[in-house]
Amino acid sequence: MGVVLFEHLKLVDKPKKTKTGQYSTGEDVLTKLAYRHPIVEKILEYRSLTKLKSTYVDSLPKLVKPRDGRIHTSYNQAVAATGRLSSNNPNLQNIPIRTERGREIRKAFIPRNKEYVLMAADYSQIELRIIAHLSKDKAMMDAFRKGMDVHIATASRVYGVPLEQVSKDMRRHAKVVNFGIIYGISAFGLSERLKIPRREAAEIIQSYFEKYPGIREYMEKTIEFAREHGYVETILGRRRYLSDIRSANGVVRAYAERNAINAPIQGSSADMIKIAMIRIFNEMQRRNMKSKMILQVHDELVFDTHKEEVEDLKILVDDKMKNALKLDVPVVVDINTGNNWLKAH
DNA sequence: AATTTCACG
DNA sequence: ACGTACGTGAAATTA
Repeated sequence: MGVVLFEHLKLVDKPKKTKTGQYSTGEDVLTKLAYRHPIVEKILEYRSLTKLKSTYVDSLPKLVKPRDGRIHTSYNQAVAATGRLSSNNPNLQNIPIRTERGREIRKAFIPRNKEYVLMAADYSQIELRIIAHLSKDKAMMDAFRKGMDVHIATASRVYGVPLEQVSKDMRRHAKVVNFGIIYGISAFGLSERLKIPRREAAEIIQSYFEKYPGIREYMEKTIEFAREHGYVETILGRRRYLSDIRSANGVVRAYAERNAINAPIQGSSADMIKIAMIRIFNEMQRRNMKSKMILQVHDELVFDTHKEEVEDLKILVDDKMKNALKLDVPVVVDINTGNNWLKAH
């Protein structure tokens, strides 16, 4: 495809290459070329459809176990460097939800029989709450304590406008910035995602750190800690060792520094949901409940719930998830039920 | 067998 | 000038 796009159609003079020298044809690259030839959009559409068909529609039905008519995943507890679980054979942590066609696939996940419903319990903004807790930034803690929409609160501060005057675009930008913070933001990365000039992205980041000085200090201190000790750790003390944190190569070192920022946040979130899972399981056993905890998707737990247990389980899950770790900000859990996984969201 | 792409949080 | 946001797994493609 690279040969057709870049040698025959010559869509650009200097095609972007992958690290092994092949023409890059990923979604980002193609989206930027879409206006140059109508085939590009067709390729993107084809890609999205074949992805869903090959990975989910054709594959999952083959994995139904004749024994019980269900699909069973495996969870690995010792793969992800941050302490997250990972799921394989099949991966049930990446079932589609973001597109309309993808959501059709999610509807196929249903309770065991008519006496049951699916219950999904999600942490709301857990990683931002954890960074608020770890950094003790006053403004970020204040936003959560007041029960505000944190992206609107961020937009209001960064753009210097009253809460009521935050536009949709301002909130969207602030949301991307908040995510960027968790990942170890760069002006380049932010400018790519917001499709704005790098200079503007740099200004937004500067403004962000002026309004949330505690977060900047936390990030600096965390990198400093990593440099001194060679690792960072989560709230429960799980360590991630960062051998490249003192590298003389700036690119390699910057990667390690982003890991130093991200690992305590992502890892503490993993700590928290694991504690909740253990306590929920134990309590469900103690009460001889019929319902079963069936999936974990990083900040979400899914239960096959006996209809008579819905109200009790909701209260139990809400309590155990909220109180798994004591944070200095409120923890919010959204819980819904439905006759399929999509409806339970 | 390694790489690329893309699905999720 | 460099290379560029964190963590995974599966399918298709390329070498």
